[in-house]
Amino acid sequence: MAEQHYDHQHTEAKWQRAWAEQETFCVTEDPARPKYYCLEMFPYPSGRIHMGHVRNYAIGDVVARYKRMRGFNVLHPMGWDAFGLPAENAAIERGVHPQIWTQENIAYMRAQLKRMGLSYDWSREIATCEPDYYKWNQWLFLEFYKKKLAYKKHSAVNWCPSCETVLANEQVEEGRCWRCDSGVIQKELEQWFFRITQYAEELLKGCDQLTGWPARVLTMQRNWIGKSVGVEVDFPLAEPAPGLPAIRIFTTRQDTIFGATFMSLAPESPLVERLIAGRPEAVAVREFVARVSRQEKAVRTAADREKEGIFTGAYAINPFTQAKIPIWVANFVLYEYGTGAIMAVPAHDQRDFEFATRYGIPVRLVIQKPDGTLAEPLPAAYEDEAGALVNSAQFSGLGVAEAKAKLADYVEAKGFGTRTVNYRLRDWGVSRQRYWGTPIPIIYCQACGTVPVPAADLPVTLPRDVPLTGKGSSPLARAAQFVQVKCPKCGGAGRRETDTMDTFVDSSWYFLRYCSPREGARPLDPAKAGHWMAVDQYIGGIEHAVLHLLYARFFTRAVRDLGLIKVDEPFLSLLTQGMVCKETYRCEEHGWLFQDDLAGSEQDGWRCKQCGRPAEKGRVEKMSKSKKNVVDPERLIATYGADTARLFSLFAAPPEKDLEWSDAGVEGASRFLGRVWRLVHDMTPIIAGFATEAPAASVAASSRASSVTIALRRLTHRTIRKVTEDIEREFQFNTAIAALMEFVNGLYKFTAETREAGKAGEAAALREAVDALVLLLSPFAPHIAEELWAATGHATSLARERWPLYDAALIQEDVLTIPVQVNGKVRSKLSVPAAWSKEQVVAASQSDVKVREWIQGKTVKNIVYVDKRLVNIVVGDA
RNA sequence: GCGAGAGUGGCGGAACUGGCAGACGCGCGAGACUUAGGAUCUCGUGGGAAACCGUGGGGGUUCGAGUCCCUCCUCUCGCACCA
Repeated sequence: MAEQHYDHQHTEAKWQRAWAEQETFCVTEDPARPKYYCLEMFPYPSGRIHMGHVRNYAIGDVVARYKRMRGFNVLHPMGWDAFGLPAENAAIERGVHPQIWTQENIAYMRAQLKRMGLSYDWSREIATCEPDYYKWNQWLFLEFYKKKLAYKKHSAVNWCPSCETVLANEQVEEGRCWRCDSGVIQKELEQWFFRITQYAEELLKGCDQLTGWPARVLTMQRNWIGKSVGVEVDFPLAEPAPGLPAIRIFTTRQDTIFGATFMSLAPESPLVERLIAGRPEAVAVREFVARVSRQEKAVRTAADREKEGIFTGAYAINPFTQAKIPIWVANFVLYEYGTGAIMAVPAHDQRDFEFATRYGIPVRLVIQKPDGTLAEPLPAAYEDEAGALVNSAQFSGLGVAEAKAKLADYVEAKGFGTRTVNYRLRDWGVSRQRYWGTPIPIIYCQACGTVPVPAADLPVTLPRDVPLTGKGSSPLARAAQFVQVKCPKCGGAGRRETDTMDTFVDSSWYFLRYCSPREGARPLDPAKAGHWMAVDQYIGGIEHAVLHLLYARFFTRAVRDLGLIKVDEPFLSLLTQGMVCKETYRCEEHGWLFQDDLAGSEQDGWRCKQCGRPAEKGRVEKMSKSKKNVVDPERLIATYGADTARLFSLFAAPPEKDLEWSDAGVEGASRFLGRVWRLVHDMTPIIAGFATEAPAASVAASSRASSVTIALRRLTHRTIRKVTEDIEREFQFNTAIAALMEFVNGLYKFTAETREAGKAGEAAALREAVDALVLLLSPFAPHIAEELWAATGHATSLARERWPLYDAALIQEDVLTIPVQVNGKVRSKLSVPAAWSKEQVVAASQSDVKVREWIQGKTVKNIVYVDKRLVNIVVGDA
C-alpha cells in the first residue's frame, strides 16, 4: 500500500534539505509585493533549546508561513544573543573558553532549530559576539557619546563583599549573591550610562500608538517610566548655612503644603553634612547615615521596612505657613528621585504619618473628605484626592485638583519654585565588569582625558587570553596587552576602558541589523532598513515586557536621530507568549523528581524510584531545571517529529496563555497527523484524475449538484473561512487547528460514501477538499504537508503556494436548525428552509407539537425572534 | 497595599457583537476489524431515575446572561516606600 506508515524522520529531513537547497526562505527586497517582517526574540545560546523556544518559534513560523502564502514578502531571520554571563561561568567552572563554549552551543542549537523546520532566512544569521556585530555596538556607542547620549558618572553598583566582585542585577537573588549567598551591598563606581531619560516623554507618548501591543505590557512600560507632574519648592532654612539658603523639594501634592510639618532628606544627600556641621547632633546623624548605607540591599528595599530617621537639629520655614519645621534624615527617602528631599505631610501621606507618629511630630489636617468626617487625631493618613482644602489660608475650600493648579501658579508667581515633571525612569547604566561582552571603545589619557577610539580603529576586539576567575573587577583590566594603548590624540601612553557593555545593548538593535546583516560600512543600510522596518510582528516571552522592549524602543529613536532610519517604533505588533508549564513531583527524601525518577502510575500513586517513598504531586509550574519538570524537545522531536511538537504546542492553549505540558496531548497531535496521512492517501486514487489546478472550476464543470457534493464543498469552504479568521483574529491557532480536526473528521465520513458513489463531481469536490486541507495544515505542520502535497500530484513546493480562499456563496446553509424556547428554555428544534421569513418560522414554531405542550392553556405574551438563530415564546398563566 | 488578568465537565480548553454552554483534543465506555493490539475505524460520554440542575459564591438588568452591572471569595502575574 502506498500510505504505509508515516516516517517523520525521513520526511522531515527530506524537506528540510529541500528548503535549504532551494533557498526557499531567503528574501530580498521586492517592490512588487508588500513586505512583512516577522521576528521572534533571538535565543541566548545556552546549549540546547527548551520547550519555551519550541513554542516561541512554532508560533512565529506559523505567522511567517501564513503571511508568505497570503502574498507577503516575508523577512523571517534568526540569530544569537551570544554575549553573557553563562559563557564566563563555563570558563570558570570547566576551563572552556567562552568563545568556544558559545560557538559550540550555537552550532548545536542551530541544528536543533533546523530540525524544527522553521522557515528562516538563514543567510541573515547573526551572532552578537562576533566582531562583525559588536563593532557596531561600539560605533553606536561613539555616536551616542558625540551626542552626549552616552556619558560617565559615579554610581552605585551591586557588590559582593565575599567574592569581591561587582554583580549584575540578575546575579542578585533576593538581595544575596547568587554564588556565595552573602548579602549584596552598594558600592560607588564610575560607570557609563545611556541617557534614556532624554526620551522618557517620547517613550511614554509612543505607548499610545502601540495598538498592536498587549495592554498589560504597555501598562508596565508606562509604570516603569513613571511620570509625575508636580512642583519643586524651596523651603528656606531658619538659619541659612553658607551658600545654602534653602532646601528644594519635589512634590505632586502641593495642595497639601499647608500640612507640611517637617522635612526629610535622603541619607545619601550631601545636604545632610552641610546642615549638621558644627551641631551637637552631627555625631549621631553621621552614625545613622553610615548604618543605613551599610545595610544590605534586601533589607533596605524590603516592603515592610520600618520607617526610621534622625533629627538634624536644623529647621526650615514652611513658606506658606511660616512655621518653623524640623529637618530630619529618613531612611525611606530616595536620593535618586526628585531632589532627594521631601516636605512631609503626615496627615496626607501614610509614610510621613507613620514617621510622625513614631517621633511625635504634629499632624495637621489640610484636606477634608467630601462628607466632612475627618477629625483629629487621625487614625491614618488620608491620601485620597477627593475632598477640599482646609486650614490653608486663602486656598481653603478649593477642591484638590483646582488647588494643585492654583498653588502651582502661586509658587511660580512668588518665586518659591517651579512646575516640574519627574520620571522614575533612570538613565541606563551599561558598564559591566565582565569579560564576555562588547568592549567599551574609550581610551583614558593622562594628557587628553577621555578619548573615544577613532571609528577607523573599530572594532576594539576582545583579547582572547584573559584569566577568568570570577573574583575582583573587570577581567580585561588584567590583560596588559589590551589595556596599554597609545592615546589616539597625542600618541602618549593611554589606558583602555576595561568594562564591557550590558548585553541588553546587543539586543536593542539586532532587528535593524537583520535588514542588512553583512553591511560593512555602517551598522545598517538605510535603504534596506527603510524597506523592512518596522517589525510587523514581534513574538517573545512576557519576561521582557519592560527592559528589552524599552531599550529597543529607545535605541530605535536614538538611531533614528542619527539619521539612519525613519521609524519611531521598532515593533508594530507584539505577541507575548505564555510559559510552558508541567506538573512537579517531590519526594521528601530526594526533593524534586524527574518524570524518569518516578515509579508507579497516576491511579496507584507515584513513588520515588530511589527510596520507594510516595512522591507528592506538586502544582503545575513553569518548566525549570531546578523543579525537574523539564521536557527535552530533542527527545520529543526524535520520537514524534517536529510537526507533532509544533502542532502540540500550538493546539494545547492559545499563544498568549500558559501551556500545560501533557504527554497525552502530544499523542493526540501525533494521532491527528496520522489520521491526515491515512485520509489523504486513501483519497489519492479517487482524486488522481482531477486537475491540481483550479479544482473549483472542475467541480463546477462536472457537478450536478448532488447533495453530497454540496455538503462537502460547504464543509471545505467553512473550514477555510474558520481557519483564516482564527489566524487573522489574534492568532488563535488552537481553534484553527480544532477546525482542521473537524474537517478531517468530516472528510472521513465523506470518503466512505463517496467511494461508493464514485461520481465525477464528488471526486472533484474531494480534490478541492484535500488540497485545501493540506494547504491549511501547512503553516502548522509543514513537513507532512509538503509530502502530502507531492503525493497528491503537485509538482511545486507548498511554501510558494497561495492560501486558499473561500466562496461565501458555498457556505450558506439551505436548511437551518432553529431552537425554539418557551420562557427561555429550549423545548424543541425546528428544521426550516433558510429563506423563510420571520412570520413563517414563528408560525411553524407555534404549531410544533413539542412546543404546543408547553404553551397550551397559557397566554402568549411575547415572541422574540432572532434572525436565523432562535425563537423564544414568552407565556404567562391565562 | 496598588494595578492587571483569570476562575467553565475527570483534564487541557471552545463559545466574535447577550441567543442551543461544553467545539476540538485527552481520558473513559461500547462496538468493528484482527492471531493480537496500548494500532486503526465507528458510536457514546456535564450531573441527575426524573422533573430539573449546571460556567467561583450572592444579588441585579433582560424575553434570554459564561458574556452586561453590583458585591464577595480564590488564584496568577506585574509594581511595591518614586513624595
